Order: sequence, then structure tokens, then C-alpha cells
Amino acid sequence: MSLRHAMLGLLANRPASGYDLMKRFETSLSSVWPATQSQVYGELGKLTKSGLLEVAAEGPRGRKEYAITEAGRAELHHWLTESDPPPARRSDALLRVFFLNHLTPLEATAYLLGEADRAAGQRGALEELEKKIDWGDDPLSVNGRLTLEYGLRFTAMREEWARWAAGEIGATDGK
Amino acid sequence: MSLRHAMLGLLANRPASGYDLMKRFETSLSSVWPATQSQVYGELGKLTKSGLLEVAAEGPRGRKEYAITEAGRAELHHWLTESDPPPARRSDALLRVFFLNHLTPLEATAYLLGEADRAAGQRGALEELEKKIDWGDDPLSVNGRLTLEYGLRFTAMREEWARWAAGEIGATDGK
DNA sequence: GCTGGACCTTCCACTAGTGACATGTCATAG
DNA sequence: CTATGACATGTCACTAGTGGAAGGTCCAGC
Repeated sequence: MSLRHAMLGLLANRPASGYDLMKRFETSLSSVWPATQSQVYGELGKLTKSGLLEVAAEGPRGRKEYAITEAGRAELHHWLTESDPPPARRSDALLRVFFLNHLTPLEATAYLLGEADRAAGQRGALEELEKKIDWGDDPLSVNGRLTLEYGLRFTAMREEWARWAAGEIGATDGK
Repeated sequence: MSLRHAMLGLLANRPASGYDLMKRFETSLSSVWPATQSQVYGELGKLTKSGLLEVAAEGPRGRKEYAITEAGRAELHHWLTESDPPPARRSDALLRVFFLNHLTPLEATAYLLGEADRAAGQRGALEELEKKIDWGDDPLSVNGRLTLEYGLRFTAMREEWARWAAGEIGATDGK
């Protein structure tokens, strides 16, 4: 149910239309919490009905600008401070590792080295991103830096692990 | 759609009933790919209908023992070797970091240190597990060791990152 | 003037996943 | 003999997420 909170968080910065929100989901949030149009517009309706959002203004082209209400802010704050994030589950990549014994050592090694490459590729993309963005001294962007750093560390860890794991399989093979 | 592959992978080791599979999902796979009963039994039916599984035997209490077919093995192999795992997305924990600016520095720091503690706790649990399990020299358990090591590295990385991030916020605060 | 692209919303059919309930069988300990 | 707990399956109502179709408005440039 975090979609609602993502939307509340976005709208807590400034009011926006569904269209605006979609763009934010596609850019900054896409890697952490993707959402489709149908979901966003649907949730916008639900959140308004339950009083966490309100239609602050109507613009051209039927544009409706949504703003967070006091109740919405309270809910956001509650989510951020009183509830523990559920541990991330479901990793397709890791699931495959469980079944590597159904492959030959050669195939298994190929998979793991492929994983290492994918992780390295993602890391490269993040480094590009880091160079391109001029953070300036916008205090709001601290969060962006934190998440970017997380991505950097995470991809590095995955690459190292995958290379190590590939080595392990080779070693077992040799026994 | 990885549930089907998880089930194929499990059944590639040895035939099992839905009940057996559930136990495996609850124990070894719970952290990587959780599944509910309704999902497992439903998928069992679908996989049988599409010829990837077959009912190998019927036992007492209406027990049906499912076995993987040749087509099933082929599908499993294809999944493991020809398709890239979709990058893991959706981290509730990371989503919150995006919105830390809606909290006071004190609250934000508390959140990050809480994350560090949660990661450390998970790491502790994994270390316990590692000690308790006697891997013996079962070559099948290599995969188990690999995933466990992943968990160890992942939780360590998360703890370090969270502590670092908490420090960053403190530092920004001091400016 | 008209066309293409950005803007903007709504709706629908679908799959995946959750949680709970209903139902029944078999083995064994007391 | 009976109660309990492990074994075993099936079904239903629900929420979350995916993917795409459809329809309409405003603006800028040719």
C-alpha cells in the first residue's frame, strides 16, 4: 500500500496534477516505486474521497490540481515515523541462484558473471547520473544523494558477490 | 511470473505434493519468493494443464504428487539461461528516504538508525542460521551457501549505508 | 489554417498476490 | 474410542499492479 504514501510524499512538496505525478514517477521514483497511469489516477480518486487530498484548483484541459490536506500530512508523517518498512522480498535474480544446481557449472558461472555485469552496468549508469546532476545546495536534494549512494553501494555489493559466487562454483567444481 | 519457475525448480529436485511445496516456500524460499497456498495450488493446476507438470501418483488423503515433465525441465532451463532477471524494484524502505525532508533532522536520523538496526538484526539472524546448519558436503547446498552469503553482504551493506546516511543528515544539519 | 506534440483524464480487461474459510483424512497418544 | 494435530486440497473475495485503448484540449510553428 505504499503507492498512496509515495503520492502523499510527492504532493507534500507541492500540488500537482495526475499528469505531473506520472512524470515524477517515471523519472525520480521509477527505480524505487514504479506506478502506472491507471494506478495513479485511481489512487488520486480514493485519496480525495478519504480526505487525504483535495482538488485545489482546476485548470485548462480538465486539469485537476491535487493538494495534500492536513489529514494527508498527518498520514504521511505517521507512515514515516510510526511504521516499519516491510523487508524487501522477492528477488527473481536470487531465486535463480537457488536453482543453479540444475545447470552445468559452466552455465551457472555464466549466469553469475552475467549478474556481475548487469550490476556493473547499473552502477555505471548511476555514476553517469551523479556526474550529470548539479545538486547545487538545494537542501531538499539531500535525499536524492542518499538514495543515489545506496544504489552505488548496492550495485557494487552485487557485483562483488556475483564474482565471488562464480569463483565458489568453480572451486566446488574442481574438488 | 516467477512463481511458476520457483515451483518448477523445486519439483526438478524431486516430486512433491502441494502441501510439500508450501512447506518449502515457507522455509527456504520465504525470503526470496513468498507464496500463499491459494497461489501454489492454483499454479499447480495451470502448470499441469499446460503440460509442464504431471500428476505422478495419488496418495492417501487425496494427496497428488506432482512431477516435472520434460517440457517443464526445458522451460526451467530456458528461464535460467536465456532470460535476464528483471531488476528488483520497489523498496518501501528506500521510498521513505525520498521523503525524509518532510521530517525534522532528528526524526530522519531516528529512521535511518532504525534501518541500521533492522539490517543488523537480520544479519544476526542469518549468522545464527549459518551456525545452526550443518551443510555437510551435500553438493546441492552450494546454492544455499551462496544465497546466505548474499544476505550477509546485503544486510551489512544496508547497515553501513544507513549509519553513513544518518551521519550525512547530521552534517547537513550542522551547516 | 492546420497539424503535431505536449497536456490531461477516464475506463477496462487482465494477471499476481493476500488472507481467510471450508472440508475432509489419517495416525497416534491417552 | 476419541481427541488432537499433521496432512491435504479447494475456493472465494479482495487488493495491487500491468497494459493499453479511447477521447479530448491547448499551443506553437509552418
